[in-house]
Amino acid sequence: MPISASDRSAASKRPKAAELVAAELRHQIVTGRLKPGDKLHPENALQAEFAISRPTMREALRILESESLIAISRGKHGGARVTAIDLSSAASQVGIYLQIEGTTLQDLWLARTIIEPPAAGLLAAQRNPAALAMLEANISAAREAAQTDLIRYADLSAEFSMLITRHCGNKTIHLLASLIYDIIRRQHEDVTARTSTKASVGKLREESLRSRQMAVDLMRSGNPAAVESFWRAHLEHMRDLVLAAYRDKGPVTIAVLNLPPGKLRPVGNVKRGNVKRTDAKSGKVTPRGPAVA
Amino acid sequence: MPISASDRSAASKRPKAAELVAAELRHQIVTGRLKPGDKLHPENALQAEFAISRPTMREALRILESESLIAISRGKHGGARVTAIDLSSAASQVGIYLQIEGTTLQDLWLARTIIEPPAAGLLAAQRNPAALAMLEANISAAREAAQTDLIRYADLSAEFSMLITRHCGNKTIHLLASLIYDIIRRQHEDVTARTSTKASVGKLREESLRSRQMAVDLMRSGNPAAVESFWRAHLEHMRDLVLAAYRDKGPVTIAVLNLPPGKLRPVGNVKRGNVKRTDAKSGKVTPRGPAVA
DNA sequence: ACTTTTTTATTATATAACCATTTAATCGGG
DNA sequence: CCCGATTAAATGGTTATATAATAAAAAAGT
Repeated sequence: MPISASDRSAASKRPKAAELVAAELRHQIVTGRLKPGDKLHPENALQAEFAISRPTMREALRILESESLIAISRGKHGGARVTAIDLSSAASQVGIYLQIEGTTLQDLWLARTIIEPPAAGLLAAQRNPAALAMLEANISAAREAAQTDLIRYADLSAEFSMLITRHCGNKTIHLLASLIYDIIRRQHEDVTARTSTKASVGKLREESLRSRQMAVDLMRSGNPAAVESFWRAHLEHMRDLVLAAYRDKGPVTIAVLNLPPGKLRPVGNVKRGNVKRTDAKSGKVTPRGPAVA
Repeated sequence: MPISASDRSAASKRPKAAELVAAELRHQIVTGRLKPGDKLHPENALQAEFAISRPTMREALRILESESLIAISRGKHGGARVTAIDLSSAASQVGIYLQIEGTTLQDLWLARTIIEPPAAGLLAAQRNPAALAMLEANISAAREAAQTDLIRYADLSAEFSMLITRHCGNKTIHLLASLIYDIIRRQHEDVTARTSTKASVGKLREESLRSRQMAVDLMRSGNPAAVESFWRAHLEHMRDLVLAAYRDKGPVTIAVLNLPPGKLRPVGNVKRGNVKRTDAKSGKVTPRGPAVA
């Protein structure tokens, strides 16, 4: 059950020029031949190097831009720059998949309670003093923010979990946890933007902070199994509380995609009026198939 | 520590037309307004609907195509069709990230041994007869293929793990496991394509098949904790064996990206030192920045 | 009548030439 | 010394035209 549909079969599909160019540049980026911050040649030069035309070159750049491998700016010394590595594109892709599959918030939280405790156990096993210090610092900052800046408190709470996975010693686990957490966070923002924030969660914050401190203490005492089970219990508790807030609405399917703000199709924006098709003689719109817009 | 670089700050970046159009179509796809198999209007019609020009429309289609949300074919009844949902794009993005981070095969396997056992435990907890039957059928087929078609045996072995996560009841876990497994598989193909296959792994296959049967038996007896720890031990054992084969080469950093075959740049590309621009009147060379090809 | 070949309409692929917009460096003048 | 207009260099976007591929329809051959 391979992931990709067109895996080994369906060869001989002539790859498109833009895809080829994008693949070549992508290869240079991931192999380190081009590093973050490096500036690519201007479009003119690139088209000459690859011997393709400008629209094709621009298609290739659009692809890489949509993967957030490059960022393009205009102006005199503008152009395409290789961006620092960034998970947003992967997170979007994963979110799209989960959304189409009708995944629920419950499902995401269950996955989190499966992944994060072993990471905490790994972290406890290594007893990295630097990592523990960062966790302590995070708790202190969060304790302070809990009474002044609740947005900052939420960010710090999120960062606490990310600190655990980041320093657990396994990059893959950290990546997967980040993907899950990013989607949970987006969903949470999306929901809280439309509903009034519930009060009387002050106790909850205190309880959560105590649990975090307890987890760090356990880590310092160096008992990975205890840390793992304690953190699992904590996460399951938090999960139940969070999901209870959504209970009345039933299973919440995630929705990660929000349309960019820029208004699309203010149609008659440019003077050229109704875009006349160059080849078709009828001005009709070809109403075949499901409507697309 | 949010995932995306440009998270809340850096607003007011004028989005490009192609991105907007792509976002609109993407939204229609993920919200089910356009379903897999649906045909989009031809380019002509789409540009008219969005009131943009052909190159811009094509940039938008390229973006969606690179996300494998649509597939474009030529010919009389060609055009863009919405594709069945597919994880290959997400897996590529994740692979790119891990590759840039210098992730090792060891790292991937450790993550697998963390995620898969809890999934086996979940599966045992529900005692879904249909799922158990599929696992049994897979074992039978693999036992047969082990003596006739080793490639098929490998595929079936991979599918066994995917069956576990697919039916464990959690879509997110299945997704994450699929991502890991896809990257491991690609890396394995990449390596085995260049090294001679080691013999005397017949015993290994037998042992692995016995373990799978044992796992299914445990699932049927309905002891999630036992299933989880048994499967963890099995995976750790297999992991050590697989990694031992790579031992001599030290930590293996993954490399997921292989260039598409189509020959690119059959022109005098290599003299990239002096790239002459097509429109600028000066024959100057733009020596700035790191070379790009 | 049925199969094979040819034609044709439709569609995407790609190129060329053009203008508009944005941005930073440069050059004057107060 | 600073500030503003100018200019150069880059991307953003459009129109127009030509080419290649492909499926369906038409024609031809048995």
